[in-house]
Amino acid sequence: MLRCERRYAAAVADTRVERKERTRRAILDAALELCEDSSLVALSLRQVAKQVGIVPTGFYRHFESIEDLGLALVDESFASLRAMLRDVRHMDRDFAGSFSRIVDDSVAILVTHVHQQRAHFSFIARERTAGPPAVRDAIRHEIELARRELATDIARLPGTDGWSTEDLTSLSGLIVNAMVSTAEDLIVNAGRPDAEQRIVRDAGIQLRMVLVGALQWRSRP
Amino acid sequence: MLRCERRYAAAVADTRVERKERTRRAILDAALELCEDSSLVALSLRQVAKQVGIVPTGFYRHFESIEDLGLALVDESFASLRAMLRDVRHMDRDFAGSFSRIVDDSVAILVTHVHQQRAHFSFIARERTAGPPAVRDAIRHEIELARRELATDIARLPGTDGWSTEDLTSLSGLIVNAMVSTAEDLIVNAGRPDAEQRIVRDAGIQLRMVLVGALQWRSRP
DNA sequence: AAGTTGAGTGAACGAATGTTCACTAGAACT
DNA sequence: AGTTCTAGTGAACATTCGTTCACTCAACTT
Repeated sequence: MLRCERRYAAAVADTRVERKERTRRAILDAALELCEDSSLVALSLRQVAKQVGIVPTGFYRHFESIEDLGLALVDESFASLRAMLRDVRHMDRDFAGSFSRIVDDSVAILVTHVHQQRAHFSFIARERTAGPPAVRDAIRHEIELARRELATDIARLPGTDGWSTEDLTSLSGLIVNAMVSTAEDLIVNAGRPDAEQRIVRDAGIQLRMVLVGALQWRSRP
Repeated sequence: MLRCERRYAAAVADTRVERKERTRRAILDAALELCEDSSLVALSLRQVAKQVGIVPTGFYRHFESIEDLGLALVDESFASLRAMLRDVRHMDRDFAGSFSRIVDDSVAILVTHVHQQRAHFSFIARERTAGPPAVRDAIRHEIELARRELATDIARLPGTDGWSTEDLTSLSGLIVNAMVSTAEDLIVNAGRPDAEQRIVRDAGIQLRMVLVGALQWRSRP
């Protein structure tokens, strides 16, 4: 029965590499879905295989362990996150006028991306603290990169001339924290428009407050 | 062999309720330690029993499931967190003078408590996103309580007269986020004094920046 | 002193786990 | 057309898992 389904899939994508890529994707998607209500460390190779519709041993043709699969999911998830940051950055250039407008638009972009790639953002938030050690480290490293990137973005803005690098990374840490926390809230309250409205307003206030503090900031030695 | 150790323990604490409480504690400690490098959802009843030195079935005399144990650990961990908040609150009353002093002392208290109760703070940070659903919900609820409590504290401070409740909870959310994130950083980099110094400085800057923003803040309708 | 209670025991179970190995069948290459 | 390669198969393995049940024996109650 399952075999039949696969035969059909093969008919759609003839070439061998295409078929392999197809089941690889299916494994990644299955893992992403299955670990959503627990964690990677509680995910079994056999569960994934069953969900995909292959025999357990077939898993090894694509990944050598669950941890290996996890690292692939980290790459994928941070591709989504970087896509979001890119959107925010491009938006900033367009309306460099009103601060309030920038904040609202940034939050809106966050909401959109979290909705579109909920599984990826949920994966990052969860495995950042609970994943296998190698996965945790990979995620922490990626977040650190994003934070530094944001810091250099901020350094280019007017009014941050006298700032120390410490101040810059602290501010970007503050913003990244607020964003991560907002994303977590959005995920937990997915499908509840009233809660979402509250979260969005909250995120906007937080971001504005931080920016007000930053505009008044003067570095101390 | 293990039996001998237990006999000795029994000699120290004679009464039956004392003995029960003693192994209950041992179970809680063992669980706290074992799930530190994975998660509650990946923790097995038998691992815990082995670590404690009892037979697997003995577990059921104290908890009816791992999830039940998890809820007990939530209570315990948030007792530690509330103890910390109490310290911070009492400190504030003593030196109501310098803002910088308040910030530095608050961060110092955070560092002390995270060191003393590392396992508890680590547990909260980890299971908040990765634990069994019931545990996740319990933790989110407790954090929400702490956030509201902080909001009423802030409302009593001078300069927040015209603030809306939304502004108050947003600000306390900002502070709680910064504290949670700082605690996570401290835990990950435990035993590395150089990293710790950086984290403490960072947390101080973030808190000061947020407070500068808050002092300049005026509520909008 | 006799009887009750309950924390911990130990065997047993059915199910699920990761990993091995030899295999099949069909796409890809010569 | 014949050969190679490889994604997926299926049986088998040794562990580990949660849970059951009847049990012991020492601390309690009476």
